[in-house]
Amino acid sequence: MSDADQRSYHHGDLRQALLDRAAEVIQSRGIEALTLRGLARDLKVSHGAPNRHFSCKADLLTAIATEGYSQLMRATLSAANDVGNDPWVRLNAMGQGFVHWALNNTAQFNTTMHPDLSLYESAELKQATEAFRLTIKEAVAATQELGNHSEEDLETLNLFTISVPMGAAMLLTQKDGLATHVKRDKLVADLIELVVPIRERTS
Amino acid sequence: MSDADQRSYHHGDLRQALLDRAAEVIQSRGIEALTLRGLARDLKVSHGAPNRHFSCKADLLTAIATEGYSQLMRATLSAANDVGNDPWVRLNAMGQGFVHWALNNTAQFNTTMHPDLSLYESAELKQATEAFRLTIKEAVAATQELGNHSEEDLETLNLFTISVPMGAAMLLTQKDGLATHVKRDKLVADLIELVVPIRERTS
DNA sequence: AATCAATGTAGACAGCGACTACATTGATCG
DNA sequence: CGATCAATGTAGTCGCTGTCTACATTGATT
Repeated sequence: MSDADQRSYHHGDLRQALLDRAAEVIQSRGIEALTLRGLARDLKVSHGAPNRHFSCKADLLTAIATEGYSQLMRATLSAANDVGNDPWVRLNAMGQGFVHWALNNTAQFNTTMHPDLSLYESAELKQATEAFRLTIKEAVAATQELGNHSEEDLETLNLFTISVPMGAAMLLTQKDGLATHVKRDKLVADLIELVVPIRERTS
Repeated sequence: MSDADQRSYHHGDLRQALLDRAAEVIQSRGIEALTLRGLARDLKVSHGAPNRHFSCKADLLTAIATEGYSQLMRATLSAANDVGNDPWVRLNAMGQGFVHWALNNTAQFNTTMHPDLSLYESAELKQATEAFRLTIKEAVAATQELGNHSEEDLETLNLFTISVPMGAAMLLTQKDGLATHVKRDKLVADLIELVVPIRERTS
């Protein structure tokens, strides 16, 4: 469908094209500067066409965030599956996978973190968010049964475990932040090691 | 000046009134719904009056964030000064103070986390941000000298230490259920204890 | 008392969100 | 096969917003 972008009266896959272009605009000019009419111009469709897929800007942002959570969950699960069955090693990989996904998809990540989203109360987004959090929570619980802060309340341990990759991704994706660090992979690995230590286990 | 809001041709302190009202609007209707003209209506001034203080919406958001970082630094330093001189205990208190400030000032906190801010490249905001981060970094360094992950790179340890309150505040301000949690103080204390443990030291 | 910089007002214009009525098309089904 | 129809795109409109300009008011300075 990617080469049917220009030809016919109908676009082919305008919805996805809008989501993709929106990510580019957010990256370069920010969420505030994102406009439905601007996207329509960029994709050479009429100014009303985007409304067939997103009734308003809030709808568009919600959809980007929903897609973002979906991608983020896939990325973290994929990272876990790459490292075997040890719950500790898996949770560590998920944390690293989180940060790497955020750094590789800053526009989507920033949109998922947009504070307005909770006001829109989208059922779709809520479901994607909860699915992701549940995935993390199960992984945290699995390590706790193996002795990861076994005395701690799971709720607290879970909050702690998610906060590190999330907070770090926030800081690292900000342009002037610590993003210019030389060895990103090492920094992320060292960081997550402080939350879910595995080096003694894998050595 | 707070009672000169209505009378004269000149407002008295329109700038601060705009900042205060903006925080209310952000809280109730979100950053996207915030408009300069809307603020002007709320404060019964002409639609162009806000431009004398904030040339555009980006300027306003930047100012809110700058004020936010300033308040956040005061809050964390104040929390540290309340607990004495032990660097561990101080850093722990700063972490808790961070989260509590964020939960008590969700509009300002969310604005400081707005991903667009880094694109605006405000020197004023950058200075406030750096001042805050330096404060934290010094506190982290002080604990490292006393054995807090002394083998770790300070950059990594600092990222870890900031990420927890930042990420937790992000999560807790969205999930409105936990923000008003009865045992909020305990949750925050337990959380920060996982980053900067002090209970063995103070018992 | 005159002056002036700061601050507020009024008007104008283009761009945007959001709605409506209308047009085109590919898929479905008799 | 050809008619039908839901999905999707177009064109027009309206009120609101950002942003600029010219003008008005006022408190402070001298």
